[in-house]
Amino acid sequence: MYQIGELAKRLGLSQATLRFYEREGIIAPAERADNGYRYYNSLHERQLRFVLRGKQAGLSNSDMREMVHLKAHAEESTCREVKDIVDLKLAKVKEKLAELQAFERSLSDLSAACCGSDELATHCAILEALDEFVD
Amino acid sequence: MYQIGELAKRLGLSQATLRFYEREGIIAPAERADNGYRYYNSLHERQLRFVLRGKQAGLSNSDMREMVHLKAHAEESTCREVKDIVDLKLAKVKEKLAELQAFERSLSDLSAACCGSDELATHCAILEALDEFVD
DNA sequence: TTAAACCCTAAAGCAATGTTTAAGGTCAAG
DNA sequence: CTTGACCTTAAACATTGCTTTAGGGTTTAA
Repeated sequence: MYQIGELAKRLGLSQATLRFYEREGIIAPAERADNGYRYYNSLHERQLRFVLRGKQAGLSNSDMREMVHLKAHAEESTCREVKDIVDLKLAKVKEKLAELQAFERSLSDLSAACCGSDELATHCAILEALDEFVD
Repeated sequence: MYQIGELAKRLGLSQATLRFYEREGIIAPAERADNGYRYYNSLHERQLRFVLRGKQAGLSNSDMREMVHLKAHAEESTCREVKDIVDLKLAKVKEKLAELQAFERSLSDLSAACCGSDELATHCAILEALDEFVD
């Protein structure tokens, strides 16, 4: 059993973050001593690592709140529910990826068009490309 | 000369967004009639389209505020200044892209591991993958 | 007993990009 | 002169994921 500072150090998180996750229902509430201090054991740490792995995979706090719940109630939950969270997120990631790839191309094109020198910007190809060419 | 509702309609933006851009200094303030109403002409519209193209390319509001300024003061600005904005954003986009690609892979792997059926989640491969395997 | 190093809470703040709400003038038509 | 469609502002709200602040207990060692 150790205090929040110890757990924070082990996981590389701030104490505030741990309290935040607890408030948000992402992790189970810690046990409390009579003085109100939170106390943790290896199961708490394990659950936190579970959450951190999910976040590393791109899952959000609310995704992980659900995941933790499903894991804690695995007897009444299905693979489908678990996979749905992942697949939904995967679809969103792919959408964002497409958007960012479009950005990358646009920006590359703009960048390639401009000399980037100390020339006056009066004829800058980037400004021209973004501006309207009224014929 | 037309009012804000007309301009909003032409650009597919809300009136609130136009006022917001003005407040943020992204676009030049509209001319005002004696009653306080904003009035716009084709130059305003052109500047707005300039901003919208930049945003379509992934540039932020503050990027476009700078761009608009550089364009308005092109005589005292350089191509370098313009290109720097684009290149900085491009670098950030590439970073985010790498992060999202990592997410995509992680999520795909998780998804592929799970049957996604009505099976109880007690042995779900996703939950297992996120959980710690204590040997 | 006091100082350092722990811990607690509620609430506000930040980042970015708008949207929504509340309260209220203006204008043209009937 | 009233109605409906315009327009105005300031300020609050929404989203996500924390961080920071303010104010205050607890514990331990010197």
